[in-house]
Amino acid sequence: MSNATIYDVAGAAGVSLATVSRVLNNPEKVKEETRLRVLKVIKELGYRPNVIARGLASRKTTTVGVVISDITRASVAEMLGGISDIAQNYKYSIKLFAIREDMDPIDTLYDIIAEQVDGVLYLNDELNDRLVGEIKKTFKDNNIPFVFANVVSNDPDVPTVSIDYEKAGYEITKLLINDHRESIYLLSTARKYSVNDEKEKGYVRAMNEAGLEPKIFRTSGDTNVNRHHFQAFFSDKKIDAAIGVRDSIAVSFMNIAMDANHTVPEKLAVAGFQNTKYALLSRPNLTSIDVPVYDIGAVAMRLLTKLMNEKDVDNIRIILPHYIVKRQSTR
Amino acid sequence: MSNATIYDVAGAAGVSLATVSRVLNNPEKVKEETRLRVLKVIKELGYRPNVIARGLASRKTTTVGVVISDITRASVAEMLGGISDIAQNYKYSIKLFAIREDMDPIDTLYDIIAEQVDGVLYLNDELNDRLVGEIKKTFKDNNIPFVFANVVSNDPDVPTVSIDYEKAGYEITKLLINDHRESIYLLSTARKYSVNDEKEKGYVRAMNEAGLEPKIFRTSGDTNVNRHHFQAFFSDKKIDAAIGVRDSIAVSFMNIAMDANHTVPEKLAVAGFQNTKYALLSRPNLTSIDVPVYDIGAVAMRLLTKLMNEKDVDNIRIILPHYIVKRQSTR
DNA sequence: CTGAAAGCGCTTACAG
DNA sequence: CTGAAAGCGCTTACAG
Repeated sequence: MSNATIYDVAGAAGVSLATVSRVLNNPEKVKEETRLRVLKVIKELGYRPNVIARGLASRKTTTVGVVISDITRASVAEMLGGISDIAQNYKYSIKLFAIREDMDPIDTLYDIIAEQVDGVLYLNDELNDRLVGEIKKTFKDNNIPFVFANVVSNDPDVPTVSIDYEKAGYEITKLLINDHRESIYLLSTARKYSVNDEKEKGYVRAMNEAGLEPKIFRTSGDTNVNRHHFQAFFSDKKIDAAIGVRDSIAVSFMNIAMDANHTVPEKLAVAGFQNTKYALLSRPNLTSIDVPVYDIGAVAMRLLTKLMNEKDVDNIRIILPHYIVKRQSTR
Repeated sequence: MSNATIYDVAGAAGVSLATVSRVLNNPEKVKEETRLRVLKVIKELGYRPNVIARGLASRKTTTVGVVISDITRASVAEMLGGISDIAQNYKYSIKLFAIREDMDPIDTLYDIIAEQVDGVLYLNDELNDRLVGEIKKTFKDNNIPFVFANVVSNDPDVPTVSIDYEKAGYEITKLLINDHRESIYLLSTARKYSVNDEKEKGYVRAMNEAGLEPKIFRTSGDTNVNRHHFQAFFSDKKIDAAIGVRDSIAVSFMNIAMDANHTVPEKLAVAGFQNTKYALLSRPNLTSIDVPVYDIGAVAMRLLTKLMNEKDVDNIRIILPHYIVKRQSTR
């Protein structure tokens, strides 16, 4: 029942295999009577076309490659949820390619291309302009449609789906400034990449506008390492507000601050980015920028299907709306 | 450069395509001189075999299907990390199949089989015995190797990688009993499935042993719904300890308890399962059962590669060790 | 050690 | 509307 081939169906239905193929792919070209007969046999035999053979013959695999770095991050997983839901709607399968730090990102691309995917979704938000450029070139050279999800790029030729991180950084900083905070730190990552660069730009713009001195503190994404950094931090500085470029950074900072007897939000206001469950479960709840990660994934996948089907797409650079979720960690 | 085929390589190297194929798949059968020449051409042309064509000809796709339900759950994502790392070591690709509530799980299996994967990793831990049985039958009928990850089954014929959840449930309950807690609730899920059944069994065993009355409270996995349930809960009951079958349940319970002026751990001890970041970031930190999810994924993938290569596997039911991480939410 | 040929299970012009 | 045939890019017995 599972290993029925198109020949078996053709034989049982008394037609040629070409007709069976048409019933599946171009049903309007087959007389209804024939079509129904074939369909009946397909059902009886439990026939499902071998997608590998189909892929070879049609040069379309209805598979998209999804490139991720750290799947462990909640935002990545949720984006995958959006991608997966839309992919299912459009009958695409998903092949997952996890890129590790020790791998050459361009070399990996060639492996993905060898897998004959119809398109690629690139999720790594820790990219800089140079890498985005190289990746774009590789895809273009190989004529593979691609979309970057949650990546910021200035290249008008690169399909991206994202939010306006600069604006988000500006707004969250502004919220704290309006609450008369003056020594506002931005807790960013040690490693530099476009998305965080944008947040930083927005932060700096708001601070400058208010005549305040921007202070960016770079730390690791690792919760344990953070603890160490932040403790040193408190012995040094005056501070009445902090913005973490990720919720997890903000929450671990907030926890350590409270251990050091800073009251939140009275003496110290804290805010984060992404509005993950961390923000909801922390005490006090964390004010955060809601990034619609599920939607970014879903919209990116939808954009990719358009590009794969060569519909002319009017806008390949989509900015989704974000908003601030105000909670107890700020006033 | 990307669209070089095996014919191009054969032509440029002055050999037949069979030889090129051998260089790639059975290099020991090719004279060194020839092999080096072919390898050089492959490199020059940037040739990468079309995996689809290879899959059709060899009837091996070196792809495994990974079936998941809710990828959003941290444990699922981390398991995928382990799977992905090992898959890369063994040169397997991963196709992701997300099963939604509204889909027939068995019907989906046929779709996966049509994708010609060499094996399947089944991650949904919310399975009961009946479903596990049906899934097993379908795979066996179609001669597809499979492994269940983080699933509990009594069937000695079903390859599983998991921890001993019954024992874990017993141990965490025992920890609270030894702290002289008497009214210990287990906060479980409304929906019943094997993994949580095991936790419940262990909990009940420990309670009975101590002559205490087991009290199981069933709630939704949804954080918002939980709040509502738990609040009603407090107006009703006396309680001095609670165990959440997931950290997220335990943490949201703990937060709501503290809002209702229960002091943790003095008046109320709380513990969870999975030892996720929730446990680390909550205030107070949550005592939890550490489930080695990354390892479960990695070991499951390794077991699957053995089954796919038909090595005789001595043990297809692997139990990984777990341990209790004691933190501030208990004494 | 190497090549010619068949075949994997489909799709898709091309005829009719 | 339907069928015969070529072809997708490989692998793998089979000869030699």
